[in-house]
Amino acid sequence: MPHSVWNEVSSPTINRLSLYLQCLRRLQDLGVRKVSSKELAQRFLLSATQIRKDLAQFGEFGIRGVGYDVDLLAEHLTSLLGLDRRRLLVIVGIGNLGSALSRYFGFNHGSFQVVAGVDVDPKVVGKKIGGFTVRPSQDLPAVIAETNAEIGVLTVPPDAAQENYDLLVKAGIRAVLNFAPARVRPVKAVPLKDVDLRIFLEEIAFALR
Amino acid sequence: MPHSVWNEVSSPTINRLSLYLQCLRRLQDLGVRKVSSKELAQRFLLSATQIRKDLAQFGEFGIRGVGYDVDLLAEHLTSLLGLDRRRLLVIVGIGNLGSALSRYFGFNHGSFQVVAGVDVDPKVVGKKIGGFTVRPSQDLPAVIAETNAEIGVLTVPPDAAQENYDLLVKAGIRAVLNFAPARVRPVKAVPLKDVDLRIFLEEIAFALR
DNA sequence: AGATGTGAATGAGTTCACAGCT
DNA sequence: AGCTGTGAACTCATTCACATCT
Repeated sequence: MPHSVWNEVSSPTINRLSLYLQCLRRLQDLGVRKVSSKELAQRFLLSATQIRKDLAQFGEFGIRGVGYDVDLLAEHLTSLLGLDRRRLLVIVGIGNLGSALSRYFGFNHGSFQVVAGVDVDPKVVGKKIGGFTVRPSQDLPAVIAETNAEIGVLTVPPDAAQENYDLLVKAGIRAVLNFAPARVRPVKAVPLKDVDLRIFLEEIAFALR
Repeated sequence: MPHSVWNEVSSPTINRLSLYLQCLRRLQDLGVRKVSSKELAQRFLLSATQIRKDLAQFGEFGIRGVGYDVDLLAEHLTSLLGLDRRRLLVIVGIGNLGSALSRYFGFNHGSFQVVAGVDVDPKVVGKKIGGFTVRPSQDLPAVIAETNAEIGVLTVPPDAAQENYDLLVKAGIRAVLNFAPARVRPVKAVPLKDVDLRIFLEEIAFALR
């Protein structure tokens, strides 16, 4: 059987894999060593068939009649998601959100580490946040070159989003997570993921309407 | 023609409506008064047919042969999304993320306002953040009763998520936005939206794998 | 017996193509 | 002439049902 890892995997599927991994880690903490798709589903409000279908894209990780080995599956998912090696992040824009994310990220079982932050505001430059000192935006290329950061996190005002994405690309970043509430025109070689927090709030507001 | 507003609207559609509104506001700032679905799409990297399909669920807002009146459509979308009246928020858990969100939200053209925050940690209780003073978690029911907050924002550690959701429900909250990386079993009357920031990071990591 | 892995069926969401209005 | 609004076609995602393996 093929299971060619380049079937192109959809974004909802990847997100669910992350979720499964989260659940498995919870089970590990509880000392559970074996789990069936049904148990997983019931315990964490998931769909058993979907779990199996999602996993099936990448191989056969289970034992028929038994279920999955928790540790083994967690390990598989970790490597599958690319979480088995550390990713370094730069935060661009150290406002409220930027500084909060600097502290919040970096606790994902060691997969992510914020190694740098830049800002245009001279009042912010020089501030120490978590493990780094904020540097001026014009140093961005140097900062990326020095740290080998792979992922840029955009937490700048909307008008500055495109411009800073472009700067990140030019400086050799490999992927960007955009928290600015603005559409950014991406370059195909540098994946861009938009995360507009206001949109989540508005979805909730809609439900109350 | 029906256009019954209770066709049940999908989450991706609602999210796109938010996006359209964001784009229209940008056009308003630029003084643009008329726009076609094609122009909107090109300018903001959207799909023209999808814009029309999405809007069609709620009525006929455009003029054939001409396009849409920017102000009028923005107004329609605002009321459609329920952003024409102010929603009050309580933040549960004033850690890094909680305090950042307290400051970050509340700037959505005045639609949202954070009116309170609670935390279990006595070192945090009493701190002033933006427009409120942090109160102890046990006061949650009183806080909600006093402020009439409708939306609860969960920024507590994963183990505390379910428990705090339940407390919010019992205290009469109408909807919950959950930032804790944990699955919460929702009550059907109180909509729950999960926003796990780590999952976005992991999706990006996957792209680099 | 019991759970996985998977083709087939269903359902949701998007795009096409054009009729209908201004 | 040009753009909206929309049924029909299509693509993508989820669920069902069962053959397959331990």
